[in-house]
Amino acid sequence: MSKLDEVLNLAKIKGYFWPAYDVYGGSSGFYVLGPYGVILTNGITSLWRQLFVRPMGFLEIDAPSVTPYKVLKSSGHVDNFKDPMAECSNCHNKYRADNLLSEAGKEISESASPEAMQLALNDDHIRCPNCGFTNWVVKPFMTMFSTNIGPYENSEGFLRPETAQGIFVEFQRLLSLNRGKLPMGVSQAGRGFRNEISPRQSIIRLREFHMLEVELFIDPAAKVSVIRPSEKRLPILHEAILSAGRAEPDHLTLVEALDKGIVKNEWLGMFMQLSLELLCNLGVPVERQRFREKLKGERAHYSAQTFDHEVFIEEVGWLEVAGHAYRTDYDLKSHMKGSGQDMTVSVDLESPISVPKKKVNFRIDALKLRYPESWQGILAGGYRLDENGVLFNGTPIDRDVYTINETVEVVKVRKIIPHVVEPSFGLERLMLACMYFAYQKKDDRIVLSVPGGVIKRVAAVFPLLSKPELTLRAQEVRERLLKAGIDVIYDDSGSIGRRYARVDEAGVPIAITIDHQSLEDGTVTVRNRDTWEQVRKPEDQLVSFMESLSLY
RNA sequence: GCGGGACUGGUCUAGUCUGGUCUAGGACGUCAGCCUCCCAAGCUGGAGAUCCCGGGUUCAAAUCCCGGGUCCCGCACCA
Repeated sequence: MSKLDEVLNLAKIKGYFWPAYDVYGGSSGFYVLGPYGVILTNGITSLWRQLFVRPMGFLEIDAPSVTPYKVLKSSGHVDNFKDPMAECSNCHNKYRADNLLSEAGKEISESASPEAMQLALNDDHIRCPNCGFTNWVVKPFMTMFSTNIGPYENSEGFLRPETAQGIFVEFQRLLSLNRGKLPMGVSQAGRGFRNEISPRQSIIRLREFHMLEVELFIDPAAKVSVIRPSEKRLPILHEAILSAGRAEPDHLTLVEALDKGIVKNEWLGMFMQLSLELLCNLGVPVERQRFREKLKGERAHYSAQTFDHEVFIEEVGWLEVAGHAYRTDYDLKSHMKGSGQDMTVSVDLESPISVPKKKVNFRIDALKLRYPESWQGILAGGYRLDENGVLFNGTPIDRDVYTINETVEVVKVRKIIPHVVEPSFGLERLMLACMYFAYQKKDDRIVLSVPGGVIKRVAAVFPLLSKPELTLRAQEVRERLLKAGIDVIYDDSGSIGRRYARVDEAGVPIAITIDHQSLEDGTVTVRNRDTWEQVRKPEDQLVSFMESLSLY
């Protein structure tokens, strides 16, 4: 049994996650997060908040999943998530129809209908790369879930394929909540939906999953003073390495990566550094991590540069757990165009600049007399002003009909469309990576050594024996910890060893045991999940002791 | 979607080839009680499976046949 299988098995037995809708035969691509899965993903989410949201004062919102057609039309998703799938009618292999055509040297518009593509493929006798057959059927495959909003027919909507769009469309209000300041970070933890053709490998490819995203809006021209969470070297498999056909990443500091132009944006680099930090905190060794640059053809339609943060898992290979994308001004531009709303931001200039301005004042009566045919066109703005005077359709206009007013305008702001830098995590994959590296065997027993800081403020409380005097006292300790905001798993069944084993598998960092001595002097034993060592502590110091532990 | 394999209590599995002895056996887990002063111990008792679903063949189906579902592995797909 491979390690991954053992981890998945543990997940099944202990109820971290399992396939949903089992009683109806199941539905591929949907999973339930069980009680321990919720504890773990909550822990990961709050760690993400600690690293990616709080320190920079980013905002966090929770926007709807159901998204109107127009929003995703403007964002480009409607067109880009709809793949024309060409199926070979002989071997039934499927390909992107437009890829087949462009490989054969045939140009076809991306917006061509499936029928047109089918016709083009068959008329040109393009062969199936697999079997050589030349009969194609082309159908669109929509990888977004569509739905109707309300009872009306032309109110199509989709389940969001990313949480990001819910942030972009609220940009103006968010900016005013941020009192107009850039950079502005807005985060969102929520569900994303993608109608995958074939979901696979347990929770690695799901149709509904959890995302942790930040959209950082920046002024691309602004000087950046970026927080540097650490000076750990980033393992980067960048374009130059990839196109040279190599697979060994460069190990660069953030400064080096930026200086060499490998990472094109300082914020993007900072997020990569934070991402490395997050994964290290989840217990993934640095040497099992890398940032792989997405090449031009692999990138999403909105991206100017993307690095996938990947984790190496033996049985899977390099697994993408995050995408860090420099989205430029694509998103806001698209929504400005689509909605007709102004999403530009006025940025204060460091020092105001004076711009000399020349204004033409026409003497209307003279203009009408001199140019009876074209005066209306001239006044409508069809003229140009250069050092030689006013030109209309390239011909100088008689100087008698106008005067030039020279003024100086003081400009204090710049109008910009902010650029967006986005770190985006798949929560289920983070959980899997965390579990994979936390999974340990100790004396033939399973211990989920989830690093400190992930499962926080959770403790087990046990009476040493299931005797009333001990169980009652243990319940009191439980109450006390609950009141201090600590989640308690209480258990008095079976033997003490069995109970320790159960919480070890769940990754609960410490177990507190009440024995006879506790009844006499009010002390309890505190057992460490990883070392199984116990220390004796007074009951009333438990909370402060737990807070002092590195586990917390 | 295609090809291959699999599917029996919560988990792992015996039984399937060669239909009847299966009212489906075991182990682990789980629950209750007893015992137990620290790591899945022991004892007693209990619950838990229309054998993935639907149809067919047969006197008789977990077992054979057909269709479907889900999972795993390859291929393709992953904006």
